[in-house]
Amino acid sequence: MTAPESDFFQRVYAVVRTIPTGRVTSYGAIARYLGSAGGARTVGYAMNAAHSLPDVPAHRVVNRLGILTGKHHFGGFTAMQQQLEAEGIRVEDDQIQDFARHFWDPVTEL
DNA sequence: ACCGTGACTGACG
DNA sequence: ACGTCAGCCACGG
Repeated sequence: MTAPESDFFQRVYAVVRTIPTGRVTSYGAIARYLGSAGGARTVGYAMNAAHSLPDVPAHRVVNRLGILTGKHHFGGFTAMQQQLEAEGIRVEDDQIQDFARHFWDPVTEL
């Protein structure tokens, strides 16, 4: 409504916050859910600002290949991987194993 | 108001 | 099969 500063970002946070534990999704899936299929990059940009939101599990958001592309932005080089492994997701070589099995599509699930 | 940047994705060679 | 190129949207300066 009124002056929804970066309303797009807020919607991204809302979706990421809805990701169930032990599940992961891709930027493109969120972007598509928001109506901006080509705005996948923008979703990642939003995650960059999500660092201020403790309720936004950014570690559950990876690229469409299941690679922890944003691990460098997470504050550490292994924090994101450990966080995922802590939820039961196996990560190897910065890539999520059985990604398709852990994949959570907001358009389909939401 | 314009330009540059970025945690992406899909297509081409 | 792998590597490279271009396109896309939104925010910040």
